[in-house]
Amino acid sequence: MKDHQELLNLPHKTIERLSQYRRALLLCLEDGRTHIFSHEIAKIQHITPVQVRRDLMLIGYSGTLRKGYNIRELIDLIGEIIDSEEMINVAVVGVGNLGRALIKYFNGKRHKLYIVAGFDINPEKIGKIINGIPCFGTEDMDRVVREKNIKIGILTVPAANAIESSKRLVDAGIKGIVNYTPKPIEVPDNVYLEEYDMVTTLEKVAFYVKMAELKGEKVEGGN
Amino acid sequence: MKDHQELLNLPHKTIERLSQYRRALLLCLEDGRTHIFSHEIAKIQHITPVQVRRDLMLIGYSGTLRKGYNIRELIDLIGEIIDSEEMINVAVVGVGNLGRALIKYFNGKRHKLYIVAGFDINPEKIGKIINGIPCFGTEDMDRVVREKNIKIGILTVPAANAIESSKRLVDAGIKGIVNYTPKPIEVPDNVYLEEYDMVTTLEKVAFYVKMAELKGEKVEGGN
DNA sequence: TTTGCAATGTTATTTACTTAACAAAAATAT
DNA sequence: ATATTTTTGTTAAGTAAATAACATTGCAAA
Repeated sequence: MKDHQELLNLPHKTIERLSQYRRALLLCLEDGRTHIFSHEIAKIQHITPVQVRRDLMLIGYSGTLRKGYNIRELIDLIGEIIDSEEMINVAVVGVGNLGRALIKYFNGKRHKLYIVAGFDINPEKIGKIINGIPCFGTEDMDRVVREKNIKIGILTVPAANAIESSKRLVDAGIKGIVNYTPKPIEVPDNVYLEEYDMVTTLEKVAFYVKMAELKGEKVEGGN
Repeated sequence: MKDHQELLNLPHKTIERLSQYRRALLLCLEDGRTHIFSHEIAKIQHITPVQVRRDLMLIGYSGTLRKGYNIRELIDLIGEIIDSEEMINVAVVGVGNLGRALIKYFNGKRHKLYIVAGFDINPEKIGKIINGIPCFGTEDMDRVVREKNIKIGILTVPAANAIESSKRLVDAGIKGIVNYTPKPIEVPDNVYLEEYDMVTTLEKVAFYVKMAELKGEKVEGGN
């Protein structure tokens, strides 16, 4: 298998796509297929076949010339690369609509990733089992994160609580954070941070929709 | 102001960052500030001051040398660029946890974007007002999208319904789709599509967390 | 007044990523 | 047998994005 440094040299975008390839491959496997061509994967992911082949080249996987790639093998190889050996435990901080959506959405889907705890400040939620996972008060974060060996925290609290919650996570020794609040947070270098704001995505789509409409008008006006 | 083609030539990443700059600037404005330096914006967004200045150069905004950028002016200029003249109406398809989270999260935050309708197949939701917006059955999508002049659809249905829902949106004449389901969809060229999968993000974070741990172990082992 | 400083604005360079080009291989058709 | 087709795997070229380098400006302090 590829060594540590080779894996780190993989482009970040390739890592993302590997996750997406696996998602698509798992669906194909469910359909009873055993092999798939690069152009088929490409179609699903809205990218080019070359990109797919290049990514697979980078991870050292070879297909067969007329049958394409063995789906089962490829899924396993992607797992070897992006998954950990042991389970990685995840916590959701903020068990509102978004937090609950994530819990439902993740658990049971992946072998090596599991949401094992939720945190909230709402006394009605604390102590309850919500969507199958126990909910704790944020004041217990330090203890629970250590006890359950939680490595990653997903921030789904209201923006006003983002900073405080992220600090608690960091103090509890978390290693990675996904921040879904619209408030950018700061973390030490040893914590991997990914931020995503749905408003930005929507505004971007709105921008290109607007531009397409203006273009349409202009073209029509030109005729 | 910049013309149509100039706006389209802006890098996609710049468009995203403009949205994020505005988000940050609005918070600064609430704090009563009037001016901000590029390095302050940069710090909030975890990027470099040069990047900020370059983006602002691209949109033709100039700050003052010792005071930095006028927050109010910059917010307005970003609005002129990324917002539409008239309101853009948005629909959420799938009023589950994620859909409701989005509704709460968006509405009232932006002048030019508003979620005006939800669609669901659950009879208990149809006809109700959920988080302030009316919920319709998916069979009414065509009518409602046209009546309410809805331009953008946000897909938050279960993966199994993603394809069907996206087809309905397209048939209803939608111009842009944000797909939050884990099932990639296909749309015609004239529909702008943005897909985001939370599992991919989590797996990516898990990968880099794993790599950091392996690195840590290696370093320790080397000592 | 002039020197230094801290900021902006812009061009040049570098890096990261994608796409294109094409050789090689294996199955199939001629 | 030989040519054709289809697909992979890899190197080369091209794009897009980020960073670096640096000129410029205007205020403040000496």
